[in-house]
Amino acid sequence: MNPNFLSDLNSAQHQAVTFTGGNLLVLAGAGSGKTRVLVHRIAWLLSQGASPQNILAVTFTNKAATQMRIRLEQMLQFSLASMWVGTFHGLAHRLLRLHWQEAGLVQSFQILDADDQTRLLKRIHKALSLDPEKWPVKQSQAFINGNKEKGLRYSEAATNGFVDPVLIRVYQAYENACSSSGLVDFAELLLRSYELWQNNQQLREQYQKRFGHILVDEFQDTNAIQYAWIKSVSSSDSNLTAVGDDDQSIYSWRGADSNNMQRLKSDYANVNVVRLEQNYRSTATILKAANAIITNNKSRLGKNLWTNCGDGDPIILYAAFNEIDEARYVVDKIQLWRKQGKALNEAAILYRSNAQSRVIEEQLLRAGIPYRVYGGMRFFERAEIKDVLAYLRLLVNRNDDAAFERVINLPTRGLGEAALVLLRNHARLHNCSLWKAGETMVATQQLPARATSALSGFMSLINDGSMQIAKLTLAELVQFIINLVGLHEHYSKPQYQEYKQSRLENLDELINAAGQFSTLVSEDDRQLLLNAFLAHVALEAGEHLDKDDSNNCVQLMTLHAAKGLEFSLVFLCGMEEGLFPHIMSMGSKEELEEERRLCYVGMTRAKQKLYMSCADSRQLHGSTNLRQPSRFLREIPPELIKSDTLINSVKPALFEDLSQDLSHGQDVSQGNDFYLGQNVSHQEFGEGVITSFEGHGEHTWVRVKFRKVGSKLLSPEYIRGRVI
DNA sequence: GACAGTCCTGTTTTT
DNA sequence: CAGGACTGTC
Repeated sequence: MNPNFLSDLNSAQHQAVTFTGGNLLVLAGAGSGKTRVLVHRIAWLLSQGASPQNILAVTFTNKAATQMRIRLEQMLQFSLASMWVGTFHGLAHRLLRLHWQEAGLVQSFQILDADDQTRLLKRIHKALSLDPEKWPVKQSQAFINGNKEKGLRYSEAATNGFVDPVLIRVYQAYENACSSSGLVDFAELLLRSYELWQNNQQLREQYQKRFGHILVDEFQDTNAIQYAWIKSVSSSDSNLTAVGDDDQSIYSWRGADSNNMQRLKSDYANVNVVRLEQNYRSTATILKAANAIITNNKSRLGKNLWTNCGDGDPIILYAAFNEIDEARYVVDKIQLWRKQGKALNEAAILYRSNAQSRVIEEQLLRAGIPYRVYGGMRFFERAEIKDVLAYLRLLVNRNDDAAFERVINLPTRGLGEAALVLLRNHARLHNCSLWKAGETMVATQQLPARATSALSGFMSLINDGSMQIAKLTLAELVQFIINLVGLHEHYSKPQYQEYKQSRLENLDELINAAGQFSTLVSEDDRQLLLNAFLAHVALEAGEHLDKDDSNNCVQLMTLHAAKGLEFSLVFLCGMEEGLFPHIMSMGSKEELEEERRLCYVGMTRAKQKLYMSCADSRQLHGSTNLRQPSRFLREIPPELIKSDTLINSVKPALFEDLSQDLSHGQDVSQGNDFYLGQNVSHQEFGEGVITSFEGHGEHTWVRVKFRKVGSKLLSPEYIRGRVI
């Protein structure tokens, strides 16, 4: 290692990296070199004699964990294999695989992802005959996950305040189903491994002793169970380093509690605090604007981010006429950026919700600009992929009812709802899995003749497959299953024609992924390798397709997904009331403050140029509606903003506060672009004002309220704009 | 039992 | 607009 690796740190960073007094809380503002401090600190600890296996480094996302690994590998010469670096969920899973017996699990336990969980709960609701109107599955799901995140089992869930007994019953039934199927959901990974430590003093002490240095990234995002998990592996001799920024806490809807940062001070002895307040990322203008916004939040620890960078360009605001116009504007600016010879992957388009990406994608496609969308439907969440994975899960564990239900009739083999009802009843009666129920019912001929033969065919298919595990490589096994089951034929059926191509490609990609995975994991036991692969795909649902990461693509993602990243050029789209802040998060002060933090996170991703845009009207859920610009826009000091828009006459109040400073850009209403509230004239009907747009694209109609003849719906070609 | 067609409703962020 | 629930036909 370069002995001078500390020389490029500022004094606060240096202090954090080389701290020796026990526990440390690093308050690290956006762009203040947080990851750098963590990585350097680990390197420094190793240089001071700590062994890699003494270190536990926890991050929140897979992306951050990978990043940390890569940076460490660059700095150090030796292997990191014995160092525990990963996400909370990944590490908890690792622990449970090592101690499955003590944790009361079966060795072949599998991870239940959110989608599997929904399906399972749906079945449970049905079994309990719950009226879906009165008892939505989503509610149960939130209830169960919320309680697990607080560390509460169903027996404890009722203890604080009134809880409807129905929810407790669902929770209980769900727990039973999971444990009899050998399934563990995301929250369960943490809760179960926490309980493992709590109930097993010897094991706990073993790990406490091992992990002399515990480092936690994004500490503001920890929830109760994650906090307890960390606490339980900490001893009085451990050294905890927690890094976080309360202004970037954006996951409270998932149980995260940034108060955990303060809680440290009372739960741990002698917590030293280091503040990183120098920002190395953004221009002063961007930073000032972001600071101005976040200052409106009441509940914050408070800090003062500053920078040495120059002012840079003003933030550019564009009020589009609709979402298509907004997308076109963004694409125009990206083309300009490209013409200047700048890298496309330094440009990011950020939005509040995934649904917003489609319109932008269309415009990028039309302009021939390569792009990459993060999030949305991920690779391992695709139906055809999950189908194959369900087969693999059954090979590993016949009692996996969730997998069983998924593929019992895929491709259709005459085992529909009626047969399943019989199986489920038998399974419930005898308290066994669907597979076992099937075995019994086939043997004792308790099913109609047709179903019996279909079911025994299905079961021998699975049995045949599982004999191959030891013989084939992982990739060969996946291929084998696809062939055995006849998935190519299945997806080639006429009703799937539309997606056939991409589905078959995805199946090939899965074979590919399986092959790659085997080369990455050193596991000789094929059974364990398959287990590891299944866990891998559940925990990292698809960012693995990063093979073209070096590609020069524009990056599209939600604001949440952008946390921790930085780009030279950033677009924040859909800055509208109801969209951002989101309508579902406008109900309380707390939610609104979280939206504001999200805005802060988004803005501070930008290094040089920041564009923010909103639309006058937007098509949402099938209908077009009028929008108001986001309150966040008004919280930015006007002198930091330049408008690229002709001021909209119908909504002068929008930019009231900014108006003196808005430079009147070029008229964007030239050509066919009209805007709401525009004064127009018509040969026959006279003068009027545009009140709405209907339809979209080439088929946009304009509703005009005429002074004399009232409201009319017209094709835009018959009206003329009059610039006032 | 399978499947196609119709009606209806609910809209966020993710390990 | 899309996905899910429900209905009717083969």
